[in-house]
Amino acid sequence: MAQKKEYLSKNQKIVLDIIEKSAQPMKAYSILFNVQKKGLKAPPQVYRALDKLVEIGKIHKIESRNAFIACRNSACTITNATAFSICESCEYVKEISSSKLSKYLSNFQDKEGMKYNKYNLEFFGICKKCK
Amino acid sequence: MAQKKEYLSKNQKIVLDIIEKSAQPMKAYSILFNVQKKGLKAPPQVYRALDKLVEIGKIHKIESRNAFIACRNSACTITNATAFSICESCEYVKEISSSKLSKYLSNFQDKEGMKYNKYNLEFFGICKKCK
DNA sequence: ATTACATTGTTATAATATAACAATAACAGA
DNA sequence: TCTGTTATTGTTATATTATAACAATGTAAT
Repeated sequence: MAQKKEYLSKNQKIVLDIIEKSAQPMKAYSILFNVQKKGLKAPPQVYRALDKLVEIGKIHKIESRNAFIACRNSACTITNATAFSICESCEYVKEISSSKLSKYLSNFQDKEGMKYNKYNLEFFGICKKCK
Repeated sequence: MAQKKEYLSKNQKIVLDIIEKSAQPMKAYSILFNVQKKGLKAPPQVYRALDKLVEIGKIHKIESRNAFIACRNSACTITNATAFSICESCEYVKEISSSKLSKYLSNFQDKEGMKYNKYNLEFFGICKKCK
């Protein structure tokens, strides 16, 4: 994980830093606001870094929320098989790392027998605290 | 399915019609363009209809694409447990209706034993035609 | 007819994301 | 070192997606 970071560019590091410091998903423009003191002034600078970080699996996009969260899954070599639980009340998001689940989904075949090694799964519910 | 439609409002019917006629997901502003001849001139009219149609399960949102597709799953009483396959080359989208998969996911428990009856799963790959 | 409520129409604007292009940095091979 | 190549950055403008706010209209039960 640490060694991967060596290869990041300046802007990518800045953006990753701010996301990793946040326990919860961050929106692109919130990230932008937070990194303006570091010299990243315009959306493309942030979006480029986000794109790259998603690509290499350092962060994930929560599609239903248009937000980005750091990958905490140390075993997350598979950057393209993601699962999250989202609380619909407090918006708390947690990455699910279940090898059983990922195996099941990676091996899933549709009716035509097609397999997919890439997927994104978002579970919704009410978390313990909100219950 | 047909009886549900009786309860739709005028705008909801118009929007649903155009989406059902499309084999593939439609973007909100493409829908807007298509329904302008029917009198729906402004985004809120379309988004309101979309919200309602998603809520009652007549359509689904493809989150990773910001697009909307008609539900073809006749057994789709569970409007909040959705799975799709998406071709990353031609963007062809297909709803997956596998009772095995939906059972598996509906019964899935995370580490804290929490269950989720609502989820959205998007599989990515290259479809047969594009291979 | 009156109340209550959902739906509609409308304007404006917020929030999310990308195109396009010039400038600079990083780096491998001659 | 030079030089061509590629990645990264900075910048402006704009495209795309979505909602706030409020007035007007329709609908249906009492």
